[in-house]
Amino acid sequence: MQITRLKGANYIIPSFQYTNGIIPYKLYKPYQLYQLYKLLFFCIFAFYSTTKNMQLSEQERNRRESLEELRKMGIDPYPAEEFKTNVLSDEVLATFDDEKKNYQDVVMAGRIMSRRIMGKASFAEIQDSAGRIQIYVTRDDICPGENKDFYNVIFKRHLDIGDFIGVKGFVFRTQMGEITVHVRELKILSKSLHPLPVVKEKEGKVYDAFSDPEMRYRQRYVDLIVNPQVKETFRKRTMLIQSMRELFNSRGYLEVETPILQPIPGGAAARPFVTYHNTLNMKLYLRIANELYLKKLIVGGYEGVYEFSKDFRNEGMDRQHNPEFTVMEIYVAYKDYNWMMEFVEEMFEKVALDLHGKTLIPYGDIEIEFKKPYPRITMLDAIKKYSGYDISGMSEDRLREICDKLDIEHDPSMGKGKLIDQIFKEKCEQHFVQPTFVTDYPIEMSPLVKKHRKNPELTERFELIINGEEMCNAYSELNDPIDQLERFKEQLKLSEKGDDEAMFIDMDFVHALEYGMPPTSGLGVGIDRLTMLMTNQPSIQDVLFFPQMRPEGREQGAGGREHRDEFLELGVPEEWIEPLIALGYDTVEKLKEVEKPGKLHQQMMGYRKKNKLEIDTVTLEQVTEWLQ
RNA sequence: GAUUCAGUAGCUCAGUUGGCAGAGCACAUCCCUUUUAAGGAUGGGGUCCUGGGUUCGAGACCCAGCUGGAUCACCA
Repeated sequence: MQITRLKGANYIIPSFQYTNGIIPYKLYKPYQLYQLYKLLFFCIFAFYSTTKNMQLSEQERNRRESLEELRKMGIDPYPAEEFKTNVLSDEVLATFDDEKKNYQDVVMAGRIMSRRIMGKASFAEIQDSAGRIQIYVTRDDICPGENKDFYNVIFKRHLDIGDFIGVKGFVFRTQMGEITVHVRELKILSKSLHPLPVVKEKEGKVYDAFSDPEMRYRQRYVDLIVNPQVKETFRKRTMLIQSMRELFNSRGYLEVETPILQPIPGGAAARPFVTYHNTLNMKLYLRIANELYLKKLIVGGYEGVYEFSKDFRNEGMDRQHNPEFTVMEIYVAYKDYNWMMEFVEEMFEKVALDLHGKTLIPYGDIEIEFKKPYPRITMLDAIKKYSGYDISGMSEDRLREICDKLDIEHDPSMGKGKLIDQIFKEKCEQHFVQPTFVTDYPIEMSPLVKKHRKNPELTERFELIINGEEMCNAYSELNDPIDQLERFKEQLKLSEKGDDEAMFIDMDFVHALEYGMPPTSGLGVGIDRLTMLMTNQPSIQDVLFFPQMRPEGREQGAGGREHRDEFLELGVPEEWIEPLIALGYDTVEKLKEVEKPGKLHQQMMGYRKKNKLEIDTVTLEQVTEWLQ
């Protein structure tokens, strides 16, 4: 065997000829290689698409046939060039005037969402990014000449609900009073091969809504197409973030980015995701909070820094929790938690006004008033009020007794802080429906917070509770490096006790504090939960485009793919392998279990007919041979 | 992780004591020049989530599994 390298050739791949024991290698330049690979991928795709074709429903086959027909008629169903529109549907619907006769030359584009064909004239609705508008198409307008194929064949037969089209024409009002675009020219912009759910609406009542949560979350694009209110929810989510960003920027605070891959997952109490870096040969964690990094930037001298950050926590999933979620954290130098409470009031009021134009927002069966100021209550007062016990200064053992009396679960791994937290969550939290600041948390559950200026057992921390849920968490940040190290050590003891959410010690953070951090107040806001509240959505999945879901467990004939060669060895034509798998014979063994060749043969022919496959038939003799 | 409910046509859903797999919309064919979820007529379309079991017979009953929802636990 011999390989010669020719001048100018960069890559060597073998050609499949064999002569005299020498394998001649043909030499290709990169561009030629690219062409070859393109061909290879095309073949794989073609094979994939034909095999896929066999499992299509009738409606999907119809659309693929239409696609081919369009191509045969010289129409590109996926044209490349720009289609320049000059107006969106909502503007036309809002400002069309019968007297003024405006919009006499509109160009619009969108997806066909409904169609009613009546002889030479048709009505359809197209949906663009702003909404839906009716269009009116007549045969003689879009086919000015003798040939009426564009209307009779292309528009009536080969266009479907879901296709993107572009139209040029003028706006008028039908006899029924609906503002409509009279189409003079129509262009196909993109053919849709999969039928959409058809949702219909009359006088606010929705028929046949696409409502299965599993399908809505897995195929969010379909959800967005057919459920316009979903689009609006996500638009509000973006507005909410913009509204907050505006406030921060107007104060001169700097938006920053900090690492998601962290060697120490610090700044919160939660179980992290673990990953691995090959070059560094070490574990890295996906961040559970960005607090410590942002405070390092305050040490660095910025007045205020903030970040909208994706955090990752390896905990349970339900309608309030997704493994990845968004938090906004902001740190401002020379401020304390009292200042921060006022800042939060201002921020929430602004967000409510920017999104709704008012501060009283409906949520489920209740209404929430975001007008500032919000009431404040200390945690110990809250517990006294709702449980009847004054727990200030109590020992851990006394707290356990209280928990028993109140019928609250606890275990030995829980320290004083967690016990108090537990009592609060069980007995108090649900009572705070309207925005309420709960302040002055016990020191044991707040390792990053400055001690209270009046009571060393407490800290200068608050949470904003709305509808029984924590929306914000903020402190006067601890900036005493010696105290900070002690608190971390306490956390370490908790972790040895079995609390797997207790914090790690980040020595670099302590080191940063040793250089000196100005007095600082920090705040974290759960953006997903705030969005739920502000858009009146019951679950976090409704405010995340792509919530985490279990992968679908379809095996997709995986066994069959591996056993493809065995089928070939048996003499089964390649094009018949997929149909056999579809019929349930995904291994050669299963095939051989068939007792009567006639039965199998009939099944195969039946499948071919039913699915209108254009592949060669096999004879009963062939089938008999396979089974022997 | 526990409990519970659900999974039937492209979509929304019926399906009686266990007895031929159904409706509306969508789709196809034909008729019709302005319909307001739905103009008229006719027709095609199913792995009843998967795998076992009971039975002469299972979409339905039993067991196991998959996926999702709800509630609880953990967490924000």
